[in-house]
Amino acid sequence: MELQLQIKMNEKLFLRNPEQTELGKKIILHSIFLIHKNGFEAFTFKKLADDIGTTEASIYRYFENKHRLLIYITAWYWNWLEYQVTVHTKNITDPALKLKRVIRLLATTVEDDIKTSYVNENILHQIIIAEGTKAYLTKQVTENNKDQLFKPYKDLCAKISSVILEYNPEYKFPKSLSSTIIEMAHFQNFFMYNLPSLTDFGNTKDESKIISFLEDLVFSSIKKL
Amino acid sequence: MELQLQIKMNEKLFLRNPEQTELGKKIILHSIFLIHKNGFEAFTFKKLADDIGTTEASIYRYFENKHRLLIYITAWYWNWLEYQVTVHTKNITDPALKLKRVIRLLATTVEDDIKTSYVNENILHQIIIAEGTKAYLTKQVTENNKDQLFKPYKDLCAKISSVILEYNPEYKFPKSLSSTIIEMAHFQNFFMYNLPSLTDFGNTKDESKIISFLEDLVFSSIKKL
DNA sequence: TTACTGATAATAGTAATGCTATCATATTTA
DNA sequence: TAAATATGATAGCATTACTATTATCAGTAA
Repeated sequence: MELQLQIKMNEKLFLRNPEQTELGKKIILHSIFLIHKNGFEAFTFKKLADDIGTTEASIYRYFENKHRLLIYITAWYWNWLEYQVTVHTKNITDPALKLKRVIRLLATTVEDDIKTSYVNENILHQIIIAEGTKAYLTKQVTENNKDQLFKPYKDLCAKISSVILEYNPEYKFPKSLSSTIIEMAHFQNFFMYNLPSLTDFGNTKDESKIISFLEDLVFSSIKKL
Repeated sequence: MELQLQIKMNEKLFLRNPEQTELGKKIILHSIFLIHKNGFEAFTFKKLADDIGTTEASIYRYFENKHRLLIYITAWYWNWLEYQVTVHTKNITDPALKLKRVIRLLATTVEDDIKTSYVNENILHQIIIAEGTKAYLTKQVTENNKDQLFKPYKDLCAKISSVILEYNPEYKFPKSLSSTIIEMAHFQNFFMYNLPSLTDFGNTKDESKIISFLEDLVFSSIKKL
């Protein structure tokens, strides 16, 4: 028996469920490669169609537009990451250890997960670093949020926030600290490789230093006195 | 005598210096309003031209494309903010007090600065919150960085970083902490108003709570033992 | 006064983008 | 076997993101 991880996605993310057809899976797979290669701005459904060997019109049957596809991809990622967090903290009771695991999962380039064969999580991670915030930094954020499109992100944030409160129930800003470490795990990575003077690890390009920074940030903030 | 604050901008940011002509100033002024109103994605030079009452072609003489204009606007903002930081920390010797001032300047909606008549800093601040990261989250970031287009941002980061080291010369991550508080001053604001469950101040919409969070974050991190 | 310069307006044009619509055909499913 | 569904092929269209050319007008230097 082959174990297949199926992530249940919000129906509003798509017009037709891409996980249920061959073309749908190709759309996800190829869009991840193309966005990674040329960036989201240069990405178009026409180029994606040519890459897949299908037509624009066919892709529009799955997604309203490229921004919706980006939201879908990011939502998929956050769902997957929350699942990773759940798995990797399952049998840990010490909240400090849990938090360290979480930080590592957030900040580390992941190995490809064979359970989701048609998605390359490593490349996906890099996309989320460079393009992830563009999913919500728009004028439609409130409307999209009403459709629950950002629920996976918010769920992950809530989960991390609860681990923080496990460690120190008195800490005043668990959610803001969560969103801070999520975003900073990505921004510090982007800065390290692209604008190194905004970080303290520019010359080393050593991702473990980002982990050290985040651990230091988190634990000094939530330390009980 | 009227005091006029002229911010010296990098020549590579534009094709023709917009500060030196009436049309140029109108381009900046109206683009800030339009980007604020409709978001950067919906912003085009055609719409800007119609709004100003000029032609697309005229605007293209000042800026290569809308992304360059965004970089210009963000660079202007970071220049201006660094100037604000300099002014407001000038006679303060206590680095802790300095840092608090800096955090307040980063996180607070600014009052309109009469010294720069043709720019509305308050609206500009909101643009930077929602669109600022799009200036560098692109495939051209390295190239743009070589042209020094992000220097104002990096200068501000370096300045804050030096205040951090003044407070605690032993602290290991002054630059990463600086970029973290700069970005988080904005992201927590965006989240508070648009995705409130990612913060701890969603119901209050109280910007001073962002300041409390950032102060807590910074000072617990850099505290000497 | 004339001639030159620089800035802008007016107009035109082009390739690419971001869609929508229609119809034919292949495949699945009832 | 008929009906429903998915895809492909093709067309079309308004907008976007530019580039190029020419004309006009204001300021200034000779």
